[in-house]
Amino acid sequence: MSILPQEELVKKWESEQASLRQQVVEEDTEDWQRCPDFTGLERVGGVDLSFIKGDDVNACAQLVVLSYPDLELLYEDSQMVTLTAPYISGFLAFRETPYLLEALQRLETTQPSLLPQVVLVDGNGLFHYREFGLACHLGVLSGLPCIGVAKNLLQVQGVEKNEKHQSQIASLQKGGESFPLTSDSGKVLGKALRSSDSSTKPVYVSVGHKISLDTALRLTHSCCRYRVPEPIRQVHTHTHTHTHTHTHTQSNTYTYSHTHTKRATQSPD
DNA sequence: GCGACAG
DNA sequence: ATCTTGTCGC
Repeated sequence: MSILPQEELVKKWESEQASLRQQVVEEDTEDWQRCPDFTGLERVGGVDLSFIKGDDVNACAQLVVLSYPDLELLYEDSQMVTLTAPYISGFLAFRETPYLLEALQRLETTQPSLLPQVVLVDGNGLFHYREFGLACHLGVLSGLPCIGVAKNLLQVQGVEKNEKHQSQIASLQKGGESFPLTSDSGKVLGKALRSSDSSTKPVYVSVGHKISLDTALRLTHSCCRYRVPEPIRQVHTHTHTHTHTHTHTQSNTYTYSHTHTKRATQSPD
């Protein structure tokens, strides 16, 4: 095994991003995406990795699938993993994607009928230095429609967190209102969305894969009960439980009946 | 040296 | 990402 210096690693990752970037589909590809009320959409996924305070190597990889439009938990999977790649801004996908993919593949193998029709990803999609953030990366590698939802603004391609930006935020009067994040070359890379009436701080939505920005924005808003859309919010919620109650080697998957009764489909001891 | 830095 | 209880307000 050879360990590359970070500079070489970044070069290698940049070229890999440039290659995969060509496979991103920035338009709607599914029938439900064309419907005003998303008729045909029944399952929305959320993915995330979470950590414990002093440990940035061991993490909990989480996948949840919620019903749509009720946003009730249908499935969850948590798996303790050991990360290999460092976190470098702009290259988050190389750190997280392998484990998020594994979770999706476990679901595809065991309960393919529960696969999400779209995945909300904690991070950016096209709103990225090279227009290929985590949501694009996961989308291309999984083939699933993905939406990037970031909680903090990444200052890229001329988009700045300056007074103009702050005043645009202040101009958002109610949930669902948004303004574009435009690069200095004139492309709309994403939108800042006021996700609910009660939250002032927007979330930053961008295309991941196989969905248009307008559709991504509409769907994200329709998944918001609070500031953070439910698929991502619930992934966080369930992650904390498992991170502290299970051994660092198990995978735990649960399927939920329609009467909210939880039953284990797999519980390795 | 200073600021930026998704998660 | 994580550090974290109380607190102010509807």
